[in-house]
Amino acid sequence: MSSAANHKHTAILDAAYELFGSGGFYETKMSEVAEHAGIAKGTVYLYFKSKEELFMAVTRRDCEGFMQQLEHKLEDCTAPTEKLAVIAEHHLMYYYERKQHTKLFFRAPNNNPELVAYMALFMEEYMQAVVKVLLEGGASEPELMAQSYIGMLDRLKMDILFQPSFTEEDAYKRAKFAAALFIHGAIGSLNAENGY
Amino acid sequence: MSSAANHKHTAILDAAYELFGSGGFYETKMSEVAEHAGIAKGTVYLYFKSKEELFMAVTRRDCEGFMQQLEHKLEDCTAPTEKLAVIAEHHLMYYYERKQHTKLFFRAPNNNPELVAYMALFMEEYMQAVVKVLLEGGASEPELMAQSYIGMLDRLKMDILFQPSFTEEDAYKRAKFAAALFIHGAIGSLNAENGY
Amino acid sequence: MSSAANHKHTAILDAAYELFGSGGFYETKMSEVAEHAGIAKGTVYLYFKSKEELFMAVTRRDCEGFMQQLEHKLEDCTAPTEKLAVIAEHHLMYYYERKQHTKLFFRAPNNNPELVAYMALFMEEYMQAVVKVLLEGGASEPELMAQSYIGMLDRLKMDILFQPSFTEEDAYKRAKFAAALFIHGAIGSLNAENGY
Amino acid sequence: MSSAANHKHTAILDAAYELFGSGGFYETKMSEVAEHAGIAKGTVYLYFKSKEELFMAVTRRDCEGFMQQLEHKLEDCTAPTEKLAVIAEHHLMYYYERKQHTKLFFRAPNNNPELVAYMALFMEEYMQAVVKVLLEGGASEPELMAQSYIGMLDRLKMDILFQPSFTEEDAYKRAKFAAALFIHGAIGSLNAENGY
DNA sequence: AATGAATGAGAGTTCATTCAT
DNA sequence: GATGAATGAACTCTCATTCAT
Repeated sequence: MSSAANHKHTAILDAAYELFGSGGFYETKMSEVAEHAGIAKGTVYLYFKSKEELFMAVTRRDCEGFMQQLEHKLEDCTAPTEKLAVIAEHHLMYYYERKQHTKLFFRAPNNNPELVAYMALFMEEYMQAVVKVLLEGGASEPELMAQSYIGMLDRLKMDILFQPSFTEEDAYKRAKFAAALFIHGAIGSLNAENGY
Repeated sequence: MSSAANHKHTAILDAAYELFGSGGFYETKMSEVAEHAGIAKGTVYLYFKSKEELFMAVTRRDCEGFMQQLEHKLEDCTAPTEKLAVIAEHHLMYYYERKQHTKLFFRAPNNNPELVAYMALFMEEYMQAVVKVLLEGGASEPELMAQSYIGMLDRLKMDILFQPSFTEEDAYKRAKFAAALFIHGAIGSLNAENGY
Repeated sequence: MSSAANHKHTAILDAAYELFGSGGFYETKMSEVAEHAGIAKGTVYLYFKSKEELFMAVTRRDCEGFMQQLEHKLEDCTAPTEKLAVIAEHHLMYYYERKQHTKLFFRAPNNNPELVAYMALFMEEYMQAVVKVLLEGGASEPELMAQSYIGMLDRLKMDILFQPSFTEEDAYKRAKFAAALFIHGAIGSLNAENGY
Repeated sequence: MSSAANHKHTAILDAAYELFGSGGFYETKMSEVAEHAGIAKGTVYLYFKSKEELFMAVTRRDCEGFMQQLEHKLEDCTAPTEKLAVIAEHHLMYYYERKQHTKLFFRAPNNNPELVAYMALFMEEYMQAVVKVLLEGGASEPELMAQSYIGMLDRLKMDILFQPSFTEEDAYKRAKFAAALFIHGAIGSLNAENGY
């Protein structure tokens, strides 16, 4: 792929990421994507053979970026607890930085087996990265624990979507909170006298 | 509303729940809903003024059912830990029993402020129910803790979607796992010698 | 089918016959068909599920009309020679009367197996009708003879397409000519002294 | 035109003949023609200014080849009956040898006056070649007779298209059959006692 | 109240043609 | 001369919604 073609490929992915992310699959028109990318409608089809394939490509690039950045950050630390903190911060901050694009995962085309398969693969990969950290800590049931941790983080990130006032500060705070809660449990902050 | 009208209203909601749930908003046709409900296409519009409003009604009924059943179950127990266990079990089992309808929350119409507002309301309400339990236990930061717990449960339920082999047994197991993890934290099951 | 629906069905077929006939399959737009039929674009699809199916229906109706009229005319005569004359006249006049629609057979959608199969069926049926007449006359190789006769007629009709000045008179004359030529052969009118 | 250019011109015509012949005008893409010819899409337009003109050129070359071969074959014989036999054999064999390309004449672009005019011209030329033979035999109405003969041959060739099992043998047999039928008429093989 | 035939805006996609390189 | 990336007009078909019956 020539440099110009590569540039256009990227421009389309960027435009599609922007629009699919903020409007979802169904409410984004290919003509809008083209317009956003500064090219003609037909040109999009030179790079992606259908709307679904474009969505797949956008999703794949986003997920891969998420994983790569995470793995890179994990290389820099050693203690499992530290790693868990890094995971939490990465999860929260990644979405905080992309808060305009929260519909990418939400409003995907249904009934597209390839996409469903890819999403399952991504979830598995993410989970395994967490599992690996937990195994270093000697956890039993590491998969369920990993799922739980990811779930916590995912929910704590939700308010980014719903609260316009959500700040970067909030994101950091929640990341720390999640790591602490996950490690020590609610009992750490619950009043033991109340029956725990 | 007469009994006959009420019956039709319900039939439409049931059909729409079935179809929106399994196919998502965009891939469900109003004509299919009508057919499923055993009535004519135009009749749907006598009860719901648009596809979006129908979706809203379906969502609302489902969320209300979820909350009502939860509150009813919570009435029967007293200890906060027990209540947390009930919440976990309710969350997992509710979705297990409705595993054919997992797309209801996933593939909703975008850019519908009313729906977004309602979903936020539901999340708030669910969260407050958990908060109330946590406050009984004297938790600090009960809202973040509630969100975290719900997030754990939500992720642990995901495999219902992706693993056809997921059993009722699995659902129960995960509910117990989540409650324990939430209360005692990962440290309970992590090898303390590994640096925790 | 209600009378109104039946009327619309016919109106669409008529419009499609007109347009496919004069412009061919590819150069006829569904929107034009709708406009010609005095209805909305979407309505066409309530009666025919695709452009190809509409074309099939038009073709089928035309071919069936051709065959039915032919069989009806053949009932009225007994001698094989008379029947051959009737066939010739029917062939020429049928197309003369529909001279605006000559592209129906010519410019059909390619690669549509169903249409190809139907056309083969029609040709077979037409041929068999001629074969039947020839067998009454005791012909050997009746199928090749039938094909030949039909071919003669079909070519003699061509000028209807290309000569704007072609008259009804011409059509009758050619029908008679064809029948005579087919029965007696060229030798009847060729100068025997020239080597025949 | 340089030799290289001439070669490319021919390569395009060959590719177009192949594709128009097997797929028809509308279902053949210029990009396919280019690919088949082993050149770039844009290059086709250096040699033919539009798809229609390319189709015209293909048609013209095919028709001219048909006529030239025919005239050449006719030079070798003297008796009109022999010439008629040669014509029949040429017609059948020409299409038999090109049976993959039967859609060239069938699925031409509509509403192209130039093409329509050319086809009329070709038919006229072919007819006149037959007329010439018939006049040597002293025929009256030689034009209608020529048309009839050509029509017979054209129809007898049709099965090449529809019967995959059609053999070269069949083609020869039909050629002989057509010549005999044309000269002696059906009466030669019909049972005279049946009323002829 | 109930129907379902009719509507028509609007979507995704194709492909002949152009033109800067 | 040769290329092939880019264009954008034009197509078929869908489906939420309406309204005369």
